[in-house]
Amino acid sequence: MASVLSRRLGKRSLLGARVLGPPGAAPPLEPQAELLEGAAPQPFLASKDTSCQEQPKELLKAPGTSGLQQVAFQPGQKVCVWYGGQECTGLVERHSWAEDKVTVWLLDQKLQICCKAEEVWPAELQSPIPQAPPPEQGTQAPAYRPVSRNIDVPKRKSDAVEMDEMMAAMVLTSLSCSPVVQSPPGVETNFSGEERGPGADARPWDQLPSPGSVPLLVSVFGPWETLSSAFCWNSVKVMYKCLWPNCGKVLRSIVGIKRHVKALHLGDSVDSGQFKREEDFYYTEVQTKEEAAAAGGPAADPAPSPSLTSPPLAILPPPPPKAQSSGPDHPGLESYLPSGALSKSAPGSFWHIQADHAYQALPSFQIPVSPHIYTSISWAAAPSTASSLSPVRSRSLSFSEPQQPPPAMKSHLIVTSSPRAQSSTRKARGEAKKCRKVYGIEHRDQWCTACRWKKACQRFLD
DNA sequence: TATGCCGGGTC
DNA sequence: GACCCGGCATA
Ligand SMILES: [Zn+2]
Repeated sequence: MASVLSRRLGKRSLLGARVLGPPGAAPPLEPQAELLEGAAPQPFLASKDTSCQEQPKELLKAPGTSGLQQVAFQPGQKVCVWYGGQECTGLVERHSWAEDKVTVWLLDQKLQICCKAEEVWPAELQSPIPQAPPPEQGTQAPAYRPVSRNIDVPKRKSDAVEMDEMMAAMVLTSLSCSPVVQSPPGVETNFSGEERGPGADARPWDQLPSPGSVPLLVSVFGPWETLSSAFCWNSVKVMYKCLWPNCGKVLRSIVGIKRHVKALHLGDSVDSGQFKREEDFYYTEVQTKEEAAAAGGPAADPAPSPSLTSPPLAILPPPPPKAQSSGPDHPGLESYLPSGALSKSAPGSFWHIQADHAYQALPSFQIPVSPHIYTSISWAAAPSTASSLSPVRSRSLSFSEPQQPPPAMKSHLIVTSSPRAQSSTRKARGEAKKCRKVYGIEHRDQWCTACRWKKACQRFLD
């Protein structure tokens, strides 16, 4: 049992598992405004000090440089501005023509932001860009941006562009590395990454979404988010966070978190049947930047899935370079943890459904841990050529964790070195309790499909 | 002996 | 492909 436990733990990982808040609930990433508030040094803002001064002289020459309406905003004028992905109303504090920037006091947010004049329009007008809030001030200048502007563009772009390029590179890197990444609902891209081995056993009961068909879920959140996640690659510290609703306690050790979950949430009475090791389901690994407490990458692998805890086989073709691990949970994300995603129902019954669906060739094995958090898992049958002997079913998670020697590998080694040599293709029986044992023969209808068919259990993986 | 599941069969 | 089951290996 302990070994099973360790296997489970060994499988837990965040890498590649991206946890996203829904678009609506995403913490608004408004670098500009935040920076402005926090007075963090930034090129853009550094130059702002002077740029946002009143420069009445400019009033005469600025208008007309582009085909767009250049409105002179008067201090105190009520305007609308895109902020946080929505249209906000505010009052003009300053309008700098030199920089073409307007300092606006947002009424709703009660904060001051400095943004480009294009992004501001009089409150009585329609939004100039109704459906496209100015994204991060990056590579894409809004179409309406005056192109002949020669005052500020280069200055504050250089860094931003550099950043964007870095971000793009990182995103691409992570995409190319990660078999499956996450995406906000609605954005899915197919890609074919890792393939089932040519010799892969294509039995229906093993039929897990071949990565080729797994909808690639790409995070198209803000580059900032991606970037921050990517940065979390470096010097991250692994912590364990309690997923119990409204808890979110973070501990440094697995033991600690398990004890916490067990003691506080499960009440030590978990020892029977499927609820054994239930505490495993209620914590997740989070990675925290060593230096920064508030790392932003949303992430979590909250998946209370046995798959998570099942060992990644080392025989996967090119070991999928881990997708960028997501950073620690976004501070704000904690509050997104739904109350009840996990708690109410026993994990078993919860992903019971998921697993069965996966078994029945659901293309994507996603474990909705919450309406906002998904963990994607891709499966692949290990090519029988890869494992020297047996066509061991292998499961590749789109993420992995501090690579411990995959337990399955261990068992595999044991098998191969065993005197008996296990020459047959039969794999050693797992030690985990399977549906049959868990539910009993009388509840056969609760078994996973595989068990019902007398195939390798898909729900309780070894 | 109970369990897990491979291999093969039927529909 | 879904489903069933004989029979073997293993705990
Ligand atoms: Zn099962």
